[in-house]
Amino acid sequence: MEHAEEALFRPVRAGNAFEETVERLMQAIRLGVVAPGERLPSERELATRLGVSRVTVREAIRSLQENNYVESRRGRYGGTFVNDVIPKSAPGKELGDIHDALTLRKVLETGAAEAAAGRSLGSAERRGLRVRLEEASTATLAEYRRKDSRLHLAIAEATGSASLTAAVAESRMRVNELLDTIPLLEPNLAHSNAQHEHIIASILDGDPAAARQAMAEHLDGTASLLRGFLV
Amino acid sequence: MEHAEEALFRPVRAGNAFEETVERLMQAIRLGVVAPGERLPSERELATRLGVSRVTVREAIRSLQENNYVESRRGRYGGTFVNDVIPKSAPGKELGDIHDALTLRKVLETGAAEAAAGRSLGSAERRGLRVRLEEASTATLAEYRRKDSRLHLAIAEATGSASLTAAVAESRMRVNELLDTIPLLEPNLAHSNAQHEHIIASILDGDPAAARQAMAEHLDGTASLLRGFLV
DNA sequence: CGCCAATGGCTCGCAGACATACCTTTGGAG
DNA sequence: CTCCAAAGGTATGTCTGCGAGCCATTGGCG
Repeated sequence: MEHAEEALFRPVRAGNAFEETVERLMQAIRLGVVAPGERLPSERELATRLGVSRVTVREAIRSLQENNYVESRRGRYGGTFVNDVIPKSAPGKELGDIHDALTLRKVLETGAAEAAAGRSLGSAERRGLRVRLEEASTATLAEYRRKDSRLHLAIAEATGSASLTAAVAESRMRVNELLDTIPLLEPNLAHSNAQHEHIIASILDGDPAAARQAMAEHLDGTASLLRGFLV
Repeated sequence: MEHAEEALFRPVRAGNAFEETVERLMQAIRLGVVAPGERLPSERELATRLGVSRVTVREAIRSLQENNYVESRRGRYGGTFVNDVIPKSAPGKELGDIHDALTLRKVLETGAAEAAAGRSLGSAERRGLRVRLEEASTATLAEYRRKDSRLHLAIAEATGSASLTAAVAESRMRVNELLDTIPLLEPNLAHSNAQHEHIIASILDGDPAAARQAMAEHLDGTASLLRGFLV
């Protein structure tokens, strides 16, 4: 019953500033918001936007460098660039987390699809969705996870709710970590692309029920797969 | 387009530890998780569960005392007790936040209702839902907001997803803050109670679609009201 | 009646994070 | 060729928050 208390009296800070900052940068990289070869915002800009000191940003970046996620170059037009090869993590997840993560993901992403379909989207937003769809459909197996995340984030953005977008990003990060623990996952790209097209078409058509339905089917694939592998 | 970056590069900490702690305790009080007259967990226990030092917990409690939310008594069987009269806040919200908050709430709460209906609930969970429903249905106008929140949190708990419950709690807190800026909001209790019964019945019947639909209708009332008042 | 357990009240030193300033490197603009 | 803007690299003093310990108060139990 009173596990509402557990939710409300959970730790106020997920970790220290350094760990939180690393986590954010990792999200940006793993979700493909900053693609391999691209540059992260400058240290000073990151410090401002993340609300931490530049010292902390630098420590976080150093940690990423040591794990070969990024490289930094000095001088004007320098910066910190995302590497092509991204090492894998193998944390070993709690099994109880799976239901939690998948439940939250389904709620957020089907809700986002429905909400996006229920809005009157501007031409820029419509174009953005089509571009992301195209990117995902032409992705190689290696790129798939990242391009997929970018498409799903674009859908969340199309709701116009920043906090919903943030929640989707965090949720995807959690699920991706779970997926990373399954080494031999080869998604059926053709099938997934067809589902993506269906989702985006429903959103662009302004059909919320269809968008929700399509997203639910899309998510169920990885969900049952994860449940099967990890339970 | 790239406001996925805005989501990912948002500040890593919402505020300092003190402010976050105050916020949490306020949530627990305003959402009725700890009712007037009841005792908060001890300072030592709060410090452990919130992941902050006892000094910080004490500063937060002192702040609540000064604003007359709680009173502390020393000695064994002492503690910090929630006051009956709870002062109002008048922060003055950003208008742009409304869409954001309402979009997220709808996604989370309709999704939670659907997910709860899709689970096989234990007898304890089913009883808990009925108890909360009964409490809400017999609430006076003064108690309504709190009892309503407890019922909605119970629905989120019934999904078995702790992070979904936490997200719903935070979302409700945001929306309640918005509702607080409308002084003369008198909810139609009879109407709301009927909707609650419909939602809970659908969940207990194991009808996800009906539960979602009922929750959506329930939320639309306050949503349109808020949009009307604050836009 | 006295003990004592559990609570809130208080203090002090340490570690982490911060703000700020300055240095070094780099490549384009003039 | 020189200058300089913009980026990463470094150093320092301050302050917040934490941990740990102790004190003060209270009310039930023996």
